[in-house]
Amino acid sequence: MLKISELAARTGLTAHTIRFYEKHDLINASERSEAGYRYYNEADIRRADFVKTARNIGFSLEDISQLLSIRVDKTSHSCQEVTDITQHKLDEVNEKISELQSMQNTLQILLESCCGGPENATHCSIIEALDAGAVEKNS
Amino acid sequence: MLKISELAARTGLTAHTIRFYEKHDLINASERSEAGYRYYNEADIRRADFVKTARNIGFSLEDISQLLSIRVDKTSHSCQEVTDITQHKLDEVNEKISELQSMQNTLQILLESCCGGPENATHCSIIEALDAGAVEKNS
DNA sequence: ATTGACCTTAGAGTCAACTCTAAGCTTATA
DNA sequence: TATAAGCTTAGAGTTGACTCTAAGGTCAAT
Repeated sequence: MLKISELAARTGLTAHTIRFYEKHDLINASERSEAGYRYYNEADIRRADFVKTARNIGFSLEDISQLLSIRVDKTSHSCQEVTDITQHKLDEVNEKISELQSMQNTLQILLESCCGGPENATHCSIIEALDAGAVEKNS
Repeated sequence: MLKISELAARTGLTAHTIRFYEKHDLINASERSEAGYRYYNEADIRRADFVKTARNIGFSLEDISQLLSIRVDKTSHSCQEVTDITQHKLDEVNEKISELQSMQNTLQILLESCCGGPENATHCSIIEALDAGAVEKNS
C-alpha cells in the first residue's frame, strides 16, 4: 500500500495532480486510513500507471476516461472502440503536425530573407513581409 | 474609414476579437464618432492586417506586440531583434513538432498492433500495451 | 513532548486567446 | 417614424490540465 506521495514518486505525477485525477475519476484510492489518508493498492497503482502512460502518449483526460471504462470491463467493449479512440487521436495529431509544419516553413523562409544583423530594421524583410501580408494563410 | 464590422470583414477577425486586441494594444481606432463608434483609417487597417498576418503564421499576441513596437519605430530596432523573435518561435514550433511526431509514432504502432475488430477487448493489444507501460515516454 | 514532514479539504488561481452577455445607445433603411 | 441592424462598455465565461492556498489534522523520529 502506497501513500499519495509514494504513488506520486512512482508515477512521476504530483500529489496535487493525483487528487485532481481522482476528482475526474481517473485514479482512486481503494482504502483510506481512519484519518482519511489515501492508500493505494496494487490495482490502484496499475491503474495510475495506465493513466500516466496514456497521458505520456498524449491522450486527453477525456480519452483516458473512455479507455479506462473499456479497461475495467473489457468483455463489454470491442477492439474497434479502442482503435476508434486511438485513430481519432492520431488524426488530431496529424492535423496539428501539418499546421505546425506550415508555420515552420513560413518561419524558415522569413529567417532566410532577413540579414539578422545589427543594422536598424528600416528595411527588415521580415517586417516588410508581414506588412505586405505576403504570407499564405497557415492551416 | 472603416467601421469595426467592416474591418472585421476585411481582416477575417470578429469585432469582438478586434476589441480584444485593442485592449491588448495591438490594434486601435485613430478616430471615434461622437457616439463613440470606432473608425479605422488606412494606417490602422494596415496595422490590423499586419497583426492578422502575424497571427496566421502562429506568432503569439506577445510576440506580435514586440513586432509592432519594432514596426512603429524601425530605426530604434535592429534586424537581429526581429530574427531573434522569429527564431525563437521557430524553435518552439520545432519542439512541438518533435513531440507530436513522437506521439504520432506511438499511436501508429498501437494501431498496427490491434485488430480493431468487433470482438471484445479482452485481449486488445492497445489496452495491453498501455497496461504494460510498454511505451517510451514522449518528449 | 516536540518538531517537521506529510496529509486532508474546498475552492480559487493560472495560462492563452478568445467568446459571449447584458443593457443600452446610434444609425441606416423603408 | 419605426424598426432592425449595428455599435458601446464592463465584465464574466470558456477550454484543458493543472497548480496552488489556507487552515488544520496526523505521523514518525528524536
